Amino acid sequence: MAAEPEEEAELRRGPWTVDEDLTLINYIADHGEGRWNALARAAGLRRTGKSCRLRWLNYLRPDVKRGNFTADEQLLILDLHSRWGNRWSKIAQHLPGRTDNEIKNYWRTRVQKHAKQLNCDVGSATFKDAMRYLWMPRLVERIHATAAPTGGDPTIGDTSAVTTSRSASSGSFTSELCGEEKNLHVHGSGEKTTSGGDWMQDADQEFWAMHMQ
DNA sequence: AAGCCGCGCAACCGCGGTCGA
DNA sequence: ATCGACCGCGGTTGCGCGGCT
Repeated sequence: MAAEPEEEAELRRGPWTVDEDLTLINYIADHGEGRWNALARAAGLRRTGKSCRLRWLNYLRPDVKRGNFTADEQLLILDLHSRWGNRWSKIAQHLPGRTDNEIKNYWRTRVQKHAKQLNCDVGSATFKDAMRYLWMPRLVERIHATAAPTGGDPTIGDTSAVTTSRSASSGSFTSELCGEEKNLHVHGSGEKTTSGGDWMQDADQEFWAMHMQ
């Protein structure tokens, strides 16, 4: 095989540098996004268009929301995934500021982990039923408890402040749970910090495990 | 204190769809 | 109608970090 084209050989891969980030941000600020291959060349980035698009959408975009998922976001993910499966981009459209990649990672790391702990597959009917009839109602309870004025513990689990910055996009959203429509009104704003066991506390794991037997 | 291990996140890869020449 | 380039999506991988032994 002859030597590959010089341009191909010079394409960078791996983690983005601060300079590259700035270059991409500035270029998009001036020219807008889209036409990623042309954009990469015009901006002087030695990256593929794909890489630029991914970096922008998942990390650099100003409206990207960072941090752990709130209770209502978790509930929405569970709900939407039960309807659409691994249609991450479609699910992400309903979570403002969240990217498909982030949701996908969340699902793979948190949800699948817990499924594994319960010795069942996330695709199994058992897991789906348990999620729909046991876990999701519990999440709703928590959200309501959190929303209550004197609602006591404003956290999901012992480590997470259940808040949301859902803001104008939707003060509430509808979720089909257990065959009936429920409107979830979630208040709050600001930071939330969940660490690891956010979507299922130890107590819940016991609760669930009992029902799974 | 050091090494190991698991987790979470960022990025890459492959594939299918779309659109324009 | 066909072909190639590009785009977007879903799956997978690699690496850094923090916790545990």
